[in-house]
Amino acid sequence: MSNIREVARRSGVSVATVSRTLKDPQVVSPQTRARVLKAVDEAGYRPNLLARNFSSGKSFAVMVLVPNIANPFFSRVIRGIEKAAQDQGYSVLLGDTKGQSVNEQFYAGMALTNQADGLIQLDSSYPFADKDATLAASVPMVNACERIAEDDRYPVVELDNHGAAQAIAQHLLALGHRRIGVITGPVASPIVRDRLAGFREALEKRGLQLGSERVIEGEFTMPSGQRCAKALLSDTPAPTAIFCMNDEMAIGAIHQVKRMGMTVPGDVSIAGFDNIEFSQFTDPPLTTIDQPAEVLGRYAMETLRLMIDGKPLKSSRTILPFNLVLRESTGPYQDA
Amino acid sequence: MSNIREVARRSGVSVATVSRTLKDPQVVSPQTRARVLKAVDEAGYRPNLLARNFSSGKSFAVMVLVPNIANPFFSRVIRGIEKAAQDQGYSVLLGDTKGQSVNEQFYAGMALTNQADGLIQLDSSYPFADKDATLAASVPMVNACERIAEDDRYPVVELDNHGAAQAIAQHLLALGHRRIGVITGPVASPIVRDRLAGFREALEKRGLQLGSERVIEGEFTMPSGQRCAKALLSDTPAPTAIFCMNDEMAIGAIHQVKRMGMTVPGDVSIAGFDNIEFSQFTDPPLTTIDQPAEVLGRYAMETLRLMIDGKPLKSSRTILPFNLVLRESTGPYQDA
DNA sequence: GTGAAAGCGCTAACAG
DNA sequence: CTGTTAGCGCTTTCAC
Repeated sequence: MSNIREVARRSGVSVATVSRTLKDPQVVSPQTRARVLKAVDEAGYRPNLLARNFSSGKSFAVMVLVPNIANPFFSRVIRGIEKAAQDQGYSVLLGDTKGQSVNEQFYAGMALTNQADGLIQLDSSYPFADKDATLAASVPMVNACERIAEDDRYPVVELDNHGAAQAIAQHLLALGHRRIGVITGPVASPIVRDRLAGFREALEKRGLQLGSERVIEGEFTMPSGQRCAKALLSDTPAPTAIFCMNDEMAIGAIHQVKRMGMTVPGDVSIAGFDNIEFSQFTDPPLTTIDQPAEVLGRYAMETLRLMIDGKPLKSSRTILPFNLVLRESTGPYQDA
Repeated sequence: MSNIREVARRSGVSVATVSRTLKDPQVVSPQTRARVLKAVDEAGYRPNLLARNFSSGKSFAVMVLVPNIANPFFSRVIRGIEKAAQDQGYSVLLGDTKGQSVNEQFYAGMALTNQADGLIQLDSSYPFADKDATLAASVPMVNACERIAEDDRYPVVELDNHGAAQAIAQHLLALGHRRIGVITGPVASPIVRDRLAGFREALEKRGLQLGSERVIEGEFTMPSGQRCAKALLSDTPAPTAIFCMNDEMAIGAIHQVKRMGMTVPGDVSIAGFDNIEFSQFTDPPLTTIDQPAEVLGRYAMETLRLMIDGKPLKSSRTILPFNLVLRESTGPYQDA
């Protein structure tokens, strides 16, 4: 592995000049520049970025804490983060936490040992260990797609969850549905509460109550969607529409409806959230909320970059618009 | 940010002793150890791993090149990689290449600047730029789930693709199917060719030919599966079974069969490959090949680690067994 | 068992 | 425009 000294030797200049040639070429004379670049080429020299980063005190890496990398929605967010990171000369460290705080603490801790310059948290928990809290206070972090519960110290990039849930509710109401069930995500999550509030509000505007027997907590997984749908549909009278707070649960719910010998949307309308690619290929295709996932990721990364560089943020809360995607899993209320 | 000197000062020892206490505690006296650890605690000291890594000349990070992070099969592989990496004190840098060589070269290049100690390539292309080839020769790399075409310099961790495709063929043959179509992945991929060869071989053992009009090249995506199924089913006589080389394409194919007013498996049997979680929730649930994705990832990381440490490999080729998962998307041949 | 000191490869004052 | 030099924080001989 050749180093900067070797290049300096080969081109007969000092290491400082080599360094300058590489990072600020126009400050050295054309002749020197040519000579250095030639030597770089001949030596097969690549700067050791480990050394450069160490020298600058920064890793130029960000850690992304993702609760479940197998969730295609998060994949898209990560794509957005990665693209933005690449544009800014940063690399992306992946921390798949599976929602467990032991993993969060492990990965978040990497920012305390200078392995990452900042964190993007895609879950709703404070990722550091309590004992690290004071040290962690100086670590740049942004929350994306979620909000850390009861903690407004960190900037947030999120969807208009409240409005999106309202839109779903209005859509189902317009179709004539009155008995509507909801499969939420973990209620510890602020965005789950946002969505529930928006949904409830829309119903109440029409004079309808969302009874607690119609709200059931899932885990954002297909099996949990199936299980929750089963529970909701066992009630009498059963709901004629179910809003699921992500597409995976909606897929599980559709599966369950069919298993019970009913049809979607004939007997039960199902709506999802996220617009993952699979939602176009379910049978029937899923009515859902499209989230601008890549954009969420990009904004998160750009915001984090500002924090890392100590620049002021325009806003500590960025709320992106949703898009209601109407497909065939929702249909008019049918008199039983 | 406190450093090792600060801890040395606080505990009245030299920096060398602090360093030793942290990485090899039993070599310092108990009293000193206690004093140092106390000072570490009081100073809120965390070793700067950027410095440690620089000093040791290693990044303790591996770069994972993944063609499509939105593919849930790769998510599972990455999970396996990450878990193994964590166990070994390594971190995982993510490089979502989208199958484009410009991205591969960018991310692979990070190993040339000491930002990663090694590479795991999940695609079938040689990821370095041609001009970097000589430098790259010394970069540890392992191929997982795929093989770099015409390049046996790198160890491979893969499935028994040949056998798996044979098993699918035998299953379809046993159900009475004789006109069978295949939707492949990109034919540049060696594993696609392995699967095709295995499939063809199984047919030929029964005296059947796999005509080229029954083989069509997809892109491992749902839309391509749909498109290819449409093409295959427009032929007369149409195939009564289709083997898709991944689950996404199978999902697209099922979608298309239904669109054409036919049923699965009544009119057409569909089989997939990978056993992604969604394949349990399709309608009907998908017959497919289960790949031990996490294990593939773990082995890849463990193999890479051996290479990084300059240790000998037991084998340059690890082939893992598949598992045929029978569900309801395949059924007996029905006379038309 | 502990300390002094060199050095990892690069950057960035500071001189010239 | 270019060279000298002092670090960045840690590890690691080498002495004692």
